Amino acid sequence: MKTLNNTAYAILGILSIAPMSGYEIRQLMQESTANFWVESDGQLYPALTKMMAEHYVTCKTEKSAGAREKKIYTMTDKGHLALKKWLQQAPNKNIIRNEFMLKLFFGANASHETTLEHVQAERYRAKAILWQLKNTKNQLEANDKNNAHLPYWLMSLDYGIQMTETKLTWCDHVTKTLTTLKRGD
Amino acid sequence: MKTLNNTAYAILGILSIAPMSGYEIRQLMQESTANFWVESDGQLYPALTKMMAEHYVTCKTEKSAGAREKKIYTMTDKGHLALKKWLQQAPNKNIIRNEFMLKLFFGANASHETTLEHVQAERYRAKAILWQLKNTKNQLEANDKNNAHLPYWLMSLDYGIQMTETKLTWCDHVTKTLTTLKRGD
DNA sequence: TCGCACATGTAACGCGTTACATGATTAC
DNA sequence: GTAATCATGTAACGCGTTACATGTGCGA
Repeated sequence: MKTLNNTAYAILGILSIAPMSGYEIRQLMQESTANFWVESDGQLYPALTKMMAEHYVTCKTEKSAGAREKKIYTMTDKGHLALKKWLQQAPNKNIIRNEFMLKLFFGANASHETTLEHVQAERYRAKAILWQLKNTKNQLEANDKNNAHLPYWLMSLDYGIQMTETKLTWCDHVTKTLTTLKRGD
Repeated sequence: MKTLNNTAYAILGILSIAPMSGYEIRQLMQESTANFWVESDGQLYPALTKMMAEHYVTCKTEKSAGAREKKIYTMTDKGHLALKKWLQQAPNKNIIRNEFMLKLFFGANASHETTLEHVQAERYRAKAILWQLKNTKNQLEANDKNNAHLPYWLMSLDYGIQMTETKLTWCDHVTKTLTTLKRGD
């Protein structure tokens, strides 16, 4: 197994913000990159072990008062170099598998009601995501004014916001179409 | 290994349009669902074998004049029922892994030029996809007027078109932001 | 005759999730 | 006391791609 896969680069990216533990890496990913990148425990912890063995990160075990032990990982120069090199490479075409879209595409085999329900659920999820993204944007703009990462974080957020708004509009449009189809039966 | 996974459902969905060979299934997926679903050879052919063994599809070997042998798969009633049941279930949350977005998010570790190049490449790809989607839409509206699948295909296409248009707008906006950042150095 | 599109398949490998396993601290 | 959160890890399983393997028919 290769050490430097996308999981490793995602971890290095997070550690470029600040040194932290595996648990904190997961938390931060869930708060920031969740809409385009997540890692599970089963990927994260073994990856950190391997990355330490190959000196992309170092590790210090910390024990604050009244808290259990934590392994704080810090990116090494070797790790930072690897991250930079990866960033320069053109991103691979990402594999998109969207089960919702697949079901919509084959919707002629189901009832209009079924498809409508799926669309409504998608709309509901989109609204929640949009709210969360806008919230994060406000917080960042208030608290991270001098953070070098800020412009990139805002660009990522705007991508999510604009995409989600478009999805909402599309959901409304599709809802109308499906309702018309239903009446036409 | 389970026979009825998402690959199987995607195949059943395609076979709900018409009976066809494995090769034709791949081709049709590349023309229609490519933007939200693809299968590779290594998934497709073994899946078809298993689906036939469990009677979700039947198979007839065909040999047209001046062409090599083809295995034409047809969905059985059992297959159609399985497809319908699957369509009724709420779609699973799909895992989105977007390497481009990940690189943008960590852009502070690279030069503005590098990120700009990635954005320009993304914009270029988006334009190509948009052109292809609009083309397909025109063709469908002209040739498949009486196809029961048409409304669902158009909804899927519109999703792609609107999302891609939003992406283009976002790319232009980000290009401006990155150019400004560059000047600010 | 050479390369491309058609056509079907297998094997190896790595990706990624889920469930399991453990145990501490904190708040109710 | 008990549930939630913090915290780290492993094992089993299925997903999915890539490379390999093979062969036909057609057009330049």
